[in-house]
Amino acid sequence: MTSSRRERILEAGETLMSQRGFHAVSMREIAREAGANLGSVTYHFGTKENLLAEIYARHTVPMNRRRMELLVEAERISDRRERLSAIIRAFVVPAFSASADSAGGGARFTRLRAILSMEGNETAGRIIADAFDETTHAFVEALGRCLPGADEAFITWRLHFLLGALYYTLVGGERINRLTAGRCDGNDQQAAIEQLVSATADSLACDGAAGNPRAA
Amino acid sequence: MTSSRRERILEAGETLMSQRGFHAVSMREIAREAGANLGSVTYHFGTKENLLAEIYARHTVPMNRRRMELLVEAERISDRRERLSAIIRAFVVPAFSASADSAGGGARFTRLRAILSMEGNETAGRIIADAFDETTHAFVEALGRCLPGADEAFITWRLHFLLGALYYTLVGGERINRLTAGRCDGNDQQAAIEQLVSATADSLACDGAAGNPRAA
DNA sequence: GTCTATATAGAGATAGAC
DNA sequence: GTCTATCTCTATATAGAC
Repeated sequence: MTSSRRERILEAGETLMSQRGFHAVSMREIAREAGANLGSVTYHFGTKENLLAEIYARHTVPMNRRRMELLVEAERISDRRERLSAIIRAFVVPAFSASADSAGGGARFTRLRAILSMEGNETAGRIIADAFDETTHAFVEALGRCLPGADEAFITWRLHFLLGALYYTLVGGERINRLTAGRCDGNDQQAAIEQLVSATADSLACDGAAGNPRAA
Repeated sequence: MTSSRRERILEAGETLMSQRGFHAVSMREIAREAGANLGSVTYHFGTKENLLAEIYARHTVPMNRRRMELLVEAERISDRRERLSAIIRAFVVPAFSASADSAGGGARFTRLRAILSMEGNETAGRIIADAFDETTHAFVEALGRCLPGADEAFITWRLHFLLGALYYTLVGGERINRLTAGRCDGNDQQAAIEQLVSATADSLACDGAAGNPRAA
């Protein structure tokens, strides 16, 4: 094998950074978590920045591919309201799928993106802009075909809100449990997906919207 | 004076940490930004954790007070749809107000909360739970009175999404500009507030909602 | 209350043996 | 490809002069 260590280091880095961010995690900690030596980490990745870049690299392509596959399927639906939900679902589901699976998405990677985008990490920012903007445009356009009369700004804002809500849900699920005193589980991913999809569909399709040009 | 340095250090810490988080900012950097010496920082605050705690302390009370004032005003509105928007606005506006103003809220402090909640900072988490959960409950209840038939889980999820969207908008406004090639300004706070309010109102009030029990 | 100087620890990164 | 050992830098925090 080329190196199982290398894989384990990537995995360890992704796990730890997705929990606490970039700066709060040290190379030594990553090495320990991977059962490897510090020297081995720098041998494989050189710098900490580069380790992060490689963590991103192995996820972005498969994740975008999965999103686009689901988007194509969703666009085949003729009923507009059903299609709307399916498009949103195509955006959300890959972000929640089991970690490091063949779909390449995973809640863990999404958590990582959430934290690093908040921290303003430059390496991550550059990669994300390159890797995700094109896919995001495809979703804005698909939603536009679903909602004639809704303009680009309206759709982009709401897709932006969806991403923020998605990020926050993956990171702060505990808060829902606390606020509802356990009557509602913020870590139930299936429930989270359904809530995200229905909330976003309503925010896009509802005619009472002050921000919706179709209400004018 | 008791100390203008002390104030300047608090200000500097808040500014820097709201941009890059807790660990990426050093005490030295904060001292330099405040035009003070490192020794002066530890004299006033002891530890970095404690500096953070004091940054939070001076904002939480006035911010919650402002939210509650606006909530009381909103609840006087008789028209349900108007009242719904006003309640959401009462939640959102203090989070966007000019930084360090008399309302104690401010975009800068909200950015700080956003970043630290993503980083899983324990100090911040404890303070936030203590300081904000009670106010959040008041909003859930007010929304419940506005939406008979909507249950607690439905409302809590959507209020949670609002907070995530709000956080992400304050941190990642640039992304909107990039995605729309400048046709729409993510840093226009007035626009952001209007979009957040209308999107959330629709997500709560729309009858087509799959996640809305009133649709059943 | 503010500074200089320093103790102590931990970080990222490198060199070279195996 | 993996390890040990080490260089160099920076961090938080403290002690004590002013």
